Amino acid sequence: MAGQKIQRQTGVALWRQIADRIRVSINHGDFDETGMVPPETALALQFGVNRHTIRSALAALAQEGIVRAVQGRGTLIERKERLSFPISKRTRFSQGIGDQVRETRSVPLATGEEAASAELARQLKIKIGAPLVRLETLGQADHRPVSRATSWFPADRFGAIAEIYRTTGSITKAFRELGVPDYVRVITEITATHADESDLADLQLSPGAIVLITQALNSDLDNVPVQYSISRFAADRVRFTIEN
Amino acid sequence: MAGQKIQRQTGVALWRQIADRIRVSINHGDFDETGMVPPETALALQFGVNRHTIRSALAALAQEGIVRAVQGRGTLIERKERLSFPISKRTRFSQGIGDQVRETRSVPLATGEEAASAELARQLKIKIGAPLVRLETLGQADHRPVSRATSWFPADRFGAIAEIYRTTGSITKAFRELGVPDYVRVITEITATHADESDLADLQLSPGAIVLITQALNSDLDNVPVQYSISRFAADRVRFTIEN
DNA sequence: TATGGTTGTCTATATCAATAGACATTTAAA
DNA sequence: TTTAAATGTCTATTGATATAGACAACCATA
Repeated sequence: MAGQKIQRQTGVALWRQIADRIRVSINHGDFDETGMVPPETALALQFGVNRHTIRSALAALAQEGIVRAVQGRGTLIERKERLSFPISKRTRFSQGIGDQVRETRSVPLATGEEAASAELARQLKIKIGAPLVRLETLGQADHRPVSRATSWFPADRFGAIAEIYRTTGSITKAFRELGVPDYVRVITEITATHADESDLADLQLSPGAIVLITQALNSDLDNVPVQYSISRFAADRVRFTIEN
Repeated sequence: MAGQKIQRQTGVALWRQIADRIRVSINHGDFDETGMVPPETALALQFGVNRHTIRSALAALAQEGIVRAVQGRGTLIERKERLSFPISKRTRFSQGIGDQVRETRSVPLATGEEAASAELARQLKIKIGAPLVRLETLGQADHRPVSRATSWFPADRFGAIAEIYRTTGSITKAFRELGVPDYVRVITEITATHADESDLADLQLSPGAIVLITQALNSDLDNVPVQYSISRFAADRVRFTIEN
């Protein structure tokens, strides 16, 4: 855990800065030899803060389920992961990370119909106000939430996609049933921001966490747009990989 | 500026949360009609905080040069930008964003020689301990720092690249002089984290800001790796675009 | 079983963040 | 010129954050 100092009077509490740093170190494998975080006194010395401040940071990580303190022994690492998420023509949620976890699942959060906004109409190359199916899903890996996505589909072709998705649990399969045997990722935009309230709830994040946001367009093999989606990933659980 | 409430007792000061939210709104164009942020009293009402807390947030944004308060008139928006940064086979710093800004520049921060670590050797397909040229650069758009990058080149082929880069200001040109007429991006990995101390200094960020990190490998047309680089972008100034 | 190392809890204090209110200063518009 | 609306500044107070020290409880090991 290299030397960057933590910063005071920045509006970000010391315990939160330290919690974030320790989380990164855990994911980086810095404590793999022992499977434990260094003793509180050692961390206090290292970060130049009081032991109580370290305890606040570790309590936050324990709340996330990342560490578990055991009196008399130390603070054990419970979980660490950052899934590698390939982005390519064939980007799909489950395929890419299938070999990194035991189980991937995609569950529906909500569905609905809405008229195409100017932005959505532009992306999907349809008229403003055209009917769309909106599908909100939660992506999970080994029962831990990884991403939440909102997708829009032209309702004239895919009016039934929400229903089919609910039964199959797969957008790829739903597309297939609706006469789209294959589809490709046309463009992906990536940004990052702080987690909002919904992110905290759905992705089980702690306040101040970072989400990576992708805005993506999928088209069928005739280059007709079939799906536009905005996905929000827990940044400390994923990395994106773009291969050319 | 939609409804997510700000959160108390999370280790992130209210003024910082609010400053981040207002920055996003500005970049999103929410206040383009007036070119001004809403009055402090209105923001205080909207966020449910005291006016002084809003003033702390606006003071932070003023420090970043994003807004400028004018007594009697209001708080003017000085600058907003989020450069779109294409990632493809032909990923280069200046080309991609050249049409979005008046001037792009890449300046050297530091150079040096070092032996290849296990990780660098694996990426560049050379032997561990082989000599490398390390080049640290700062990417600027319209005189505002956008990214800082550390690149490694095999020293046997590119021992002089730092020197040539210093005179030409372009890695592409330096490659050309060294017998590499063209090169392509093989893989790009993207992660996000909080800005560290060096980021704050080099990228002129405020504490708690987010950096997008790319780890990328470039190869020549014979598929021989020529450059491995780790770049850190100010997340509120860029978006990545991947076209397939 | 004795000991050293570790986490858990308590009290006290200092500093920062946020709230509250009042009033001054500046600007734009009536 | 007047007025309303906006930012600038000040004082006072409260609550959260961080520091400091002491000691209890617990665990692994010699």
